[in-house]
Amino acid sequence: MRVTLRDVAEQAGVSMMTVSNVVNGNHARVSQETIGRVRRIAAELGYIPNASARSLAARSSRMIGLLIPAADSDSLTISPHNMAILGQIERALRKRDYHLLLRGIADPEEVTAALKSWDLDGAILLGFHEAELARISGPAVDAARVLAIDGYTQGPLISGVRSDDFAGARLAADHLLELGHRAIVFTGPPPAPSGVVRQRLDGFRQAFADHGSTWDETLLEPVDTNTHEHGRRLGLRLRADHPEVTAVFATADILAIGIMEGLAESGAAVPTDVSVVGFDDLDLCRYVTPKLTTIAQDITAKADTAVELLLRSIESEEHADQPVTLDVHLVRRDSTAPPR
Amino acid sequence: MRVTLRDVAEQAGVSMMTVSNVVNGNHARVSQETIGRVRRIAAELGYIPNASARSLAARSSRMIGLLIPAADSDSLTISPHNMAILGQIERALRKRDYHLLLRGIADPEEVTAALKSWDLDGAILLGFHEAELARISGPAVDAARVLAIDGYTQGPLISGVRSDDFAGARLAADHLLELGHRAIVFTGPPPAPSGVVRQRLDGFRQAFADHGSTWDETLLEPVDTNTHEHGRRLGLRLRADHPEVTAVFATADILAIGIMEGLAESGAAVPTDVSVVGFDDLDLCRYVTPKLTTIAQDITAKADTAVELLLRSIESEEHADQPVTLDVHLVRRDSTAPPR
DNA sequence: CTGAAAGCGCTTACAG
DNA sequence: CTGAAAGCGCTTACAG
Repeated sequence: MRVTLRDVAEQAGVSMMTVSNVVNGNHARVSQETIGRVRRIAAELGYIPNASARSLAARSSRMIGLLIPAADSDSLTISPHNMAILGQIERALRKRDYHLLLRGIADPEEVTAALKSWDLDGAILLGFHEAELARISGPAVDAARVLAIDGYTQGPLISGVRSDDFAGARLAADHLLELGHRAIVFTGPPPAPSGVVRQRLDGFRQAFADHGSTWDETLLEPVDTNTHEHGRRLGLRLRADHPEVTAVFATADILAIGIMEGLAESGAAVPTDVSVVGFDDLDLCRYVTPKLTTIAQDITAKADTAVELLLRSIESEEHADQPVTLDVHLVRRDSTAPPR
Repeated sequence: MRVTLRDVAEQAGVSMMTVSNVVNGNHARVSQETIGRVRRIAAELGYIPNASARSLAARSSRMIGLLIPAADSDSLTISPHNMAILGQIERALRKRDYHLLLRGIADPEEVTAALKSWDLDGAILLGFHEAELARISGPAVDAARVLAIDGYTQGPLISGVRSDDFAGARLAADHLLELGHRAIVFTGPPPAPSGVVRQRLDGFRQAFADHGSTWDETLLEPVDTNTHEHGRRLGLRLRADHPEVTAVFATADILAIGIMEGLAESGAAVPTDVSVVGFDDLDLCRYVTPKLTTIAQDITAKADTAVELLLRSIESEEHADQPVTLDVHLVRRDSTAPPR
């Protein structure tokens, strides 16, 4: 049947504890000869440690939860950008011999439940809005074990990893201003008092200040969510609502691509009539026509840094409460040009 | 600290077993009054069952592994199509109160290790090639607990869920033949003796037979993998290598979209000079120009069926060894037209 | 309808 | 360098 620690111990003629030490690499306490013998016998018997028993006894599972919003306990909503991060996180955890529990979260309470129920060593929050993060970082959540990606929530409860959203939007606006644009729409989800969109809006305004001008606040066009369809609808009505506008900055590539489609449907040419800049640098940017100018985020760094910070916090018991901000850069493609 | 079954039992003045029965819904064995009292106290105390202890004692974890190929233990490779399935699988499992362990697999042996180590109730294999599946379905894997998506491997070891690949390719070819095309390239990963690509190639040929003609086998253009870049390279050389060709069927949308880009770069117009048909019906198909004609797979059904089959097999202990094949349909968009 | 006891497969102090 | 014992928090026969 199942091969247990006891079986290996009996075969090797040592105690279970010694086998445990060998298996877990606590070699300081075991002689070389014993290590070799135990290892050989464990391999012969096909011994595979039982993670449940380990978790129970050690009160630690070597498992990390990747928690993702799931509206009304129904469907997981993962953007292409977050999908890419997910893949990288799995890889980073696997490299370090951790396992990943993927779980959709409908209610903030489920975060605590997931942590406790599975003895999770920690959790990464991916894709939550600022307001949700604020609700999650309540007293029940152990800060040292929970990390939010793209979070700006204040307070000591959750450390975070995010791209330099302020600088990214500033780069985008600067690029358009340099090309000669002045009437530029900013579009994305409604900016909260803090959070990703707020940062980008602030960086966007800063670029105007850098150029000695001021952004016309009436050119803020909030959308419900960053989807292709919302972008398309905005693109369709853009020239009617804002005849003076010559450029658009969208907080997500998928939104920008929808806008390009809406503009095309309404008879406007990109970039001749309207320039468009996105954010993320999805592969998709190179598949559409014209290819989308955008702000590139370093997905690999985001995932790796998140995992590294979290595991360091877990393994050293010291909480790195300094959030990490990653560099971004402008990728110039074919969706931007001087206004005519 | 942690609230355990024992705490609830003491507070309620009943045995641990009774609490266990209440918590697990074995109500046949407990009086209504006791159920109510235990439930109330459990809620008051904030009792959350420990999954590790449960797994250990019950030898079942209510956890399912989602296993995905990870080349050389380095990076997870998930196609957009499989990403969408992943999200749906998580949702389906969560609805049924199962948890999901996401794990990249570099070596077939890791499948067994994952199952044993975490007492997984079962596993779903997503994104593996036929050859890999054959290696995985060795004697060590308990068939009733492992299900392969898009698998055609013979034998009783793994049951599967897939789209009707034969019919899909036949629909694609039929569509092109109806339009008047005769010289049609088939491209995708090299067809194995069995598997998804083989099915599609056979269906593709069948359409020609249906039309009383025969496909020119020299128009098979294998690519290493279904990527945009491989498609682009094929598109670039297509008209030079096959001047007579007026249409292409690709086994994946992403490949088809790359082909369209390569064709455009080489100066050919789609669909005027060359028609292109893809497979999958990714959202992406509607974002590119021209919009891609393709064969639509039902992603939700694929994920839901996979979960349902697997859980039925687990919970009833009866192995549904009849693989399930899901319907597909043609989605006509702008990348196909009659040859000129 | 309810309970006492054994046990799932590990790790953790404590001793030597 | 090695071991015996207790315990992690649950479930599973077995009894009554």
